Amino acid sequence: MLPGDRRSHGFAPRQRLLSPKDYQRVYALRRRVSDGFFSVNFAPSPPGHARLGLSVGAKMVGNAVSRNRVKRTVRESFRAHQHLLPSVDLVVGARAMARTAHNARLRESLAELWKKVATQCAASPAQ
RNA sequence: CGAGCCGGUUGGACAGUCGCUGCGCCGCGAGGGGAAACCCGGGCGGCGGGGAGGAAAGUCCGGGCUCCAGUGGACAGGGUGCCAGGUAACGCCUGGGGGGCGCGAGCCCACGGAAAGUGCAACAGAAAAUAAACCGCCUAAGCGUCCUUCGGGACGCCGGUAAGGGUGAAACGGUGCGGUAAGAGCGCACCGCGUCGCUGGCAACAGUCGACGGCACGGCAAACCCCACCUGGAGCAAGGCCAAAUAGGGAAGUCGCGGCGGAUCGCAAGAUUCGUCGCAAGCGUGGGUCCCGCGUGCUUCCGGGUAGGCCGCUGAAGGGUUGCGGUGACGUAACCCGUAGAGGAAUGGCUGUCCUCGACAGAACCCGGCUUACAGGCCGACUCGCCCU
Repeated sequence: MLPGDRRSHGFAPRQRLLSPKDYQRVYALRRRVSDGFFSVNFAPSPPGHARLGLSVGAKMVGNAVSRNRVKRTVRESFRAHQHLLPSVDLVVGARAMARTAHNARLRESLAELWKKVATQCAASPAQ
């Protein structure tokens, strides 16, 4: 079973970025799309399917309840859109505006960002 | 009914749908073990049931647990500080005492020692602690100046005085009477205070009690300090187990390894040997040979240990009901329930319906407290005021 079809709406541990090395690898490529709520760094994924990492700091987003809310929203959106994404590792960083925005607004923002990532990867010979 | 006060409790509901997680059961199954039967089984799928808080928070105390240290103690350092009880323990809780606030229900208080010593007190004020004379009051013996109706008078110095004024957070008991030059516990009465006794109380402490003392002993100990009691250190990234790859350590074995070609033996696989090429690290007494030692390479094993994995990890000094003991905290017996265990970190997203439109806020080894944050809702006890009966 490929993670891309049957489990296209799940979110398993293999779809998470786990180690600091992975994060550094993604940041090192310096490919990024962003808006006022999030910045998304991305890099080709060695395992061959999309993976997600989160960077939600207390400095930007506030207390634990607020950080949990943002992280859950990002994961949920990734889960729903992963079938549209190429094989990339993504690191989503939350910005200060995300703290006060409604979930619906965050979801709109993330959907746009996923599209940008997909089109940039399709256009890029590096992928 | 209004106002208040104390305690407890709750912390949107329901449905559909898509996810996450660990548990149980079932199925598939990479692979592993075994002679076999069969067993184990990463992972994947399905079903079922569980899945944040009263503060999960601050990390301020107390304990459990773990490792380290430690004969016993003493000191230092730290903590606590009215008394008694509760508790595993506490800086917590309960009851009591004392002081303060409130009409009251109630609330608040680091509440041991200032006659062991050292020290501090801004500004103001004369003076801030072996008291003190700024204004004032008194005095006229002495000295000085002035006035004089020659009797004396006024002022200053000297002297007496803490009753009055003024300053201050605080000024060395209060009121009254006597007393005095004016005053003063100087004397007296009452109040207050201290010491001793008696009585009540386990005690803190209290007393309409008695005797003695004219009254001394101002404040600050969240200043040093003294006294009494408590106290080893670090923390789940504690700590324990399994354990790759690479490098390094130890032990044993081996001294060349590989390619090509030839010869001998053999049915063959292959073995022995010679030549040559490539790689290699050889050294010890000048050379050769043998032995030995060191070293290199290779093989096997061992221990430490990294990544990684597993355990610790949730049954808790657990909760509820009832009975009994206790003023109470709490204890105890029976019965019932047994309640998240993640690990870059789950406990959620979306849609719809409803209402009183939803606060503060997210477990990270576990408990007991304290403190702080918080929209509201509900229950109970009590107090004050008004009205009705």
